[in-house]
Amino acid sequence: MKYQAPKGVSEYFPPRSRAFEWVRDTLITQIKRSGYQLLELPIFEDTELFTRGVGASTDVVSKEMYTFADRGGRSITLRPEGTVGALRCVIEHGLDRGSLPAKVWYSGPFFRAERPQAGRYRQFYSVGVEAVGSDDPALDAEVIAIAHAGFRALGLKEFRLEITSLGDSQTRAAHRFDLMEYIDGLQLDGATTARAQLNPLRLFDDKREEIRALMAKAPLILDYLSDSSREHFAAVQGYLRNLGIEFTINPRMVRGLDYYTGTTFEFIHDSLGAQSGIGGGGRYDGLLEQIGGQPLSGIGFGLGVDRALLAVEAEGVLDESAFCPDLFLIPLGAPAKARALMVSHKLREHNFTVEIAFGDRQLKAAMKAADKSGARYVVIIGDSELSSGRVELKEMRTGATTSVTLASLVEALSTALSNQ
RNA sequence: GUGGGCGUAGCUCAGCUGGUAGAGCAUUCGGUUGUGGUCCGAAAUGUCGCGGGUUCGAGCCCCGUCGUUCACCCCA
Repeated sequence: MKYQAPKGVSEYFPPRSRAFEWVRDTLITQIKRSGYQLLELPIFEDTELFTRGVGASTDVVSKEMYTFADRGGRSITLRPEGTVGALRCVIEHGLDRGSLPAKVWYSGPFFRAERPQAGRYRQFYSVGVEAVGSDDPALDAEVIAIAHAGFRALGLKEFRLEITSLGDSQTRAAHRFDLMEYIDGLQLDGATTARAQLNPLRLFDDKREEIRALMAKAPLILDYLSDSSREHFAAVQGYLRNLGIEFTINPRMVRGLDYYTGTTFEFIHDSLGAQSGIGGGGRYDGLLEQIGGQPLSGIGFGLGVDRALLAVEAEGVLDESAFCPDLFLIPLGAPAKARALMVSHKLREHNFTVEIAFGDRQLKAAMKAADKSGARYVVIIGDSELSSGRVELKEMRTGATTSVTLASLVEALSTALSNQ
């Protein structure tokens, strides 16, 4: 095999691509129901946008970006995440100067130069939302509820929601000071110390038991929340309870991007291996200003389409029949083929999904193809059907047939499908 | 970037202590006239990842390399 896809990319092809499409579109449908509007964004941006927005000290920026010089010598980076690009667009086109909050969504590929692993790809797909210009805790609850509704709409049951609050900048500074002091008192190896210096919160996320034990008594940011942050977080929790959305508070939650403040959340699915996060997000108080916008707060999330698909497959909740054609047409002979094309054209105008058997194959082979397509009904058109104007509408599951006229096929199929 | 597993037909894999490749599924055709699913029969498909080495002889042993996968790191 001479060519293959670049290392670690997720690509989708039949039959799995239809499940991928369904997962993505289902998530998007939930988002649109809350009035979020589409942002169709570039997948590359000026490198500086990410270094300033995401934070130069993050792993994502420091070692996982696909960065290159374009022909004009500009430093360009394939987007490793969606929020800063979306906010750049919001700011550039003044959406933050209209009615607030500005609510937008986007979807597409993202790129990180990581070592591939189960559920982790160098090109992966997300759908995300951003709501800019309101610090109402009800907005936090709505954003979380949208993601929750999306996963429920996929039929998922075995996922968890974890939330926490990272507080405001004063909260974070005070906590960081004490946390650093605590960590300084620990015996850590060089690499771990270096990680701690970059972002001390990272140690909360360490998978090694000995580190977990050492961190068990570390100061937690929730204990440092300012009054306003605590009230905000309490309000968010209250709204979520009212909505019947279950969650646990994880005071040790760590996000990989530096811009999060206040409410922060993650959706976790436990049957996906090491990469268990299927979505996450949070509030970002200084980010807009950081990349040249107004001092407005915002909140958003990113949902992993690849991982959501893996979760759907792990739970076995995919309904394959939803993707199958309504009707499979089998023409026998040249005149029948011409007629079949016309019939299929008309049926498709009435929103039916119709396939035709191509290639002059024998009836038996065509029937096998119809069976494999999963079509609910089959119609054979041959010389006798052309002369009589009547066809047998065959239901594949039961084998039952109904005699109908070719002219009334639209109505007959409509009736048959609605009776199921 | 670090570590482990694995690279044999389109897919999943078997292949003994080295003797020039096999199964199941999938594909196509057939089991007499225009009806699928089950069953039966047949056909087609491989530079055994690549390069080197050892050997009379390598899918199997050795070295290298690439790919892939899982985990660490990190995250969707």
